[in-house]
Amino acid sequence: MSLKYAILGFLTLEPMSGYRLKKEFFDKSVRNFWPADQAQIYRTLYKLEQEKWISSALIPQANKPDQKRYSISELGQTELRSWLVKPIGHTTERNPFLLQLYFARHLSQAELLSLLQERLKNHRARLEIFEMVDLQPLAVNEVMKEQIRFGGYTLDFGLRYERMQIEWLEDVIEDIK
Amino acid sequence: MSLKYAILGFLTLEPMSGYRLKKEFFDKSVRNFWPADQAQIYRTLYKLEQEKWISSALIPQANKPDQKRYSISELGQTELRSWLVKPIGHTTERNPFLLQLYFARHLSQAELLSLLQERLKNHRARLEIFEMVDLQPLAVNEVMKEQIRFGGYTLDFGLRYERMQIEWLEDVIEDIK
DNA sequence: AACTTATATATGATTTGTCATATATGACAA
DNA sequence: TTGTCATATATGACAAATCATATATAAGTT
Repeated sequence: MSLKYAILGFLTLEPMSGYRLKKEFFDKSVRNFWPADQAQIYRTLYKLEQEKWISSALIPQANKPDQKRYSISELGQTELRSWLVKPIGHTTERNPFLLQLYFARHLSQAELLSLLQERLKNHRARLEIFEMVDLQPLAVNEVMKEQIRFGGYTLDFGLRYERMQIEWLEDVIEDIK
Repeated sequence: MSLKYAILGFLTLEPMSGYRLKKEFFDKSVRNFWPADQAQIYRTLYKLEQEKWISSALIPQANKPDQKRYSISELGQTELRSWLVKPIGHTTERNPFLLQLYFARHLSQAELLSLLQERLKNHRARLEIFEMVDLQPLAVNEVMKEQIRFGGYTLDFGLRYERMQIEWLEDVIEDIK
C-alpha cells in the first residue's frame, strides 16, 4: 500500500493535518500518479498512528476549528526509507480506453473516429496544461529545492506520456481512415 | 466497471466457460492493460447472468469436468455497444514508481541510481518481449482478422510506452549523474 | 497407491478505493 | 438571519480487486 508511504513522505517536510495533506499536497504535486480520497487519507492516518509510524497533537487555532497535527516518528522514518530502497516490481496500469479500443470492431468507422478524436483533443489539452506548469516558485528553501528536482522528473514523465499518446492516437486515426 | 464489458466483448467471439475466458483471453490478449483475477471473473459472470446480459448452459465433457458455457444475450450486446460508443473520461493511472521517485531525496545518489538502473533493465526486457509478439498467426478467420487489427493498436501503444519510459529513465539517470 | 498436472467452478477474507453524508467552527455577504 | 464558503475530522456503505483455499474429475507419472 503506497498511500501510507506517500503520507510519510509528505510528513518529512513538516508536521501537518490531514486536511492540509489533502489540499496542499495530494491535490497538487502527486495527483497525476497517486490521487487520494479524503476519507482514505483520514483512515490511513488513523492506522499509521496505531502502528506508531506517526503521532498526533491537537492544535487549537484562532478563527478555525482545532487541528490534529501529525508528525512522522523515528519508526516511520525507518519504514519510509526501507520502502524507498526496495525496487517496485512491474505493476500493470489498467487502461479502460485500450480495452474499449480492443473491442472497437463492433463500432462503425465514424463512431470509432469520433471516439479517437475526442480522446486526442483531451490529451492535447492535458499536454498544454502540463507545459504551463512552473515548479520553480515552489523552491522556497533548500529542502523544497531538492524536492522540486524530483517533482520535475515526474512532470517530465507526464509530458512525455501525453506526447506519446498524442502521436499514437494520430497514427491510429491515420491508419483507420 | 470495465471487467463486465471485457467479458461481454470476448463472448461476442463465441460462447465459452469462465476457465477458457481466463486462460485463453484475459491471460493473453488484454493482460497488459486489464488483468483479471479468476475469482473476479467467476463472480462477474454470476452477476452478468443475474442481470440477464449473458446466459449459461451446462456442457458435459468427455475426460474433463463439466463446463458452464456462457453466451452473450441480446440485452448484453446492446449494453456492450452502448459502453463502446460512450467516451471514457480521463482516468488517473496510479504509478507507485513515480511516487517512489518523488520522495527519492531521502536516498543517496548510489541507491537512487541502482533503483533507476534496475527499472531501466526491466523496461528494456519488456520492450524486447513486446517486439517479439506476432499477432498474425491468430488471424484464423475474418472476425479474428478484424480483432487483430485492434489488438495491434494496443500492442503498438505498449511498444511506444516502453520506449518512452526507457528514454525517460536514461535521461533521468544522465541528469542525476 | 500416491503424487502431480490440467480442467473446471466456487467461496471466504481482506485490502484498497470511492461516494455520500454528518458534524462543527467561524468568516463574510445578501 | 439566512446562506455560503473555507477549515477541519469522521463514518457508513459499497465497489473493485486480490489472495487463499476448497472441491471435483481424470489423465499421466513415480
